[in-house]
Amino acid sequence: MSTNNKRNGGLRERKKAKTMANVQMHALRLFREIGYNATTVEQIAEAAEISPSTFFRYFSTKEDVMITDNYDPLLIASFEKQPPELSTLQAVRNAMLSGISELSADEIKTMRERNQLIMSVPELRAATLNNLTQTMQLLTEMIAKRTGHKSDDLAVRTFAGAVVGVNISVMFYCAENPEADFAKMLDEALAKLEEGLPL
Amino acid sequence: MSTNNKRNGGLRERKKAKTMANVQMHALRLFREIGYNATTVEQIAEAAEISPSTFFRYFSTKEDVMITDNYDPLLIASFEKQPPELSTLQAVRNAMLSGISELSADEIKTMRERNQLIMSVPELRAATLNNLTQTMQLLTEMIAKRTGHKSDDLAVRTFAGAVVGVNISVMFYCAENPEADFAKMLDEALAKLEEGLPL
DNA sequence: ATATATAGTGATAGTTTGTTCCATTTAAAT
DNA sequence: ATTTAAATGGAACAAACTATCACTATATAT
Repeated sequence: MSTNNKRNGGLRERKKAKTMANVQMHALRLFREIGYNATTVEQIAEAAEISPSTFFRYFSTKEDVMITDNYDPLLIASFEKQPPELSTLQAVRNAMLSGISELSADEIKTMRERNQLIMSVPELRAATLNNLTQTMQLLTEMIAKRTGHKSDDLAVRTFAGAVVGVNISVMFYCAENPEADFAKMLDEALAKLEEGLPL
Repeated sequence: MSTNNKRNGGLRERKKAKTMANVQMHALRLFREIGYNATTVEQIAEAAEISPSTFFRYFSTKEDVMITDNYDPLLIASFEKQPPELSTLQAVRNAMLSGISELSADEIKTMRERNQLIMSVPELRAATLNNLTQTMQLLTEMIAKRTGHKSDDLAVRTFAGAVVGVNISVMFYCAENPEADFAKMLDEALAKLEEGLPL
């Protein structure tokens, strides 16, 4: 490698990231304007000034353009920083919330719009839920490691399942109540889980 | 209406039910033999001796042929029969398990095969999880009714989310451990939830 | 028993998503 | 500057759906 670009900030990488974000932006706009199903990939590609084939190089399906994000690595990183004296659930709670607290007001607004769209379109909802199973498996491994259990221990699995389930219910809640603050609701819901689901 | 057929046991209804079961059977077989994605709707239709258009009259998507079931009404019926002195979670637990306990050994075997296929094919998994959100909403209403809360109460939502999440984790567990008994695992997992997720 | 209405079926053609292959352009490394 | 590797666009394609229409089988009424 010569003087300037090596691995990360190379021109190619930057251009790719920019193109991807651009495509996602146009997709979100079109989905809102004319509906998810009514929007064709061709239209998205045209709006983003790329070819349909290039669209599919960035996103393997039409759904992916709304689903793709990278919270999992952040979640792991944050979880591993949690002090060992916290309960497991406290650690998970802090980890999940710290990712959100770093977002700007603008990003939060986009996230809310995205969440509403996702929860109202069956295809997107299904893809997102499917994605959450990966998060669940990650959580499982993280918890197993922290507590010294095996990752195929039913107790660990159950724990991770409950946390992800609560997360899903909060996503629904916030989609129905647009004024609700996602982070706050998630915090309250996980607190209830810790209290043993009082009713 | 004349002498014989009225609403339920009419020839039409029976024929439809028979056709539907037949299509599902052939679909499951083909999916196992040559894989989900490699199997076309045309092949399923041919095997079941119907036309592709008829396939889509019975199942609105290819996924549906594996997903369609009717546990929700059974779940409701069973839940409403649970005595009021039980805790809410106990009532849910009994309701979920009673549906399974009525199955024959053969049906359980088919259910296990179906579960393994579903959990291993992303499309089917996504569709199933999406379906579970309906169950979650049903659970929410059932629990709200039983406990006298509103159905948009966060505590109720959280409860339902946790139960469904645990259900999902058990589905994964059983897909990975084919020898595991689904009913038993679900029972144990819900017990752990009731104990406050000990680790 | 027969006629009429209704519901299920199959055939066809069309749209859209998503894949594959190849030629062309563009960035990176020496 | 030249070579090497990656990204792109275009075109042709398979399969999942959709819509429509004519045809058949079933149910209902007289």
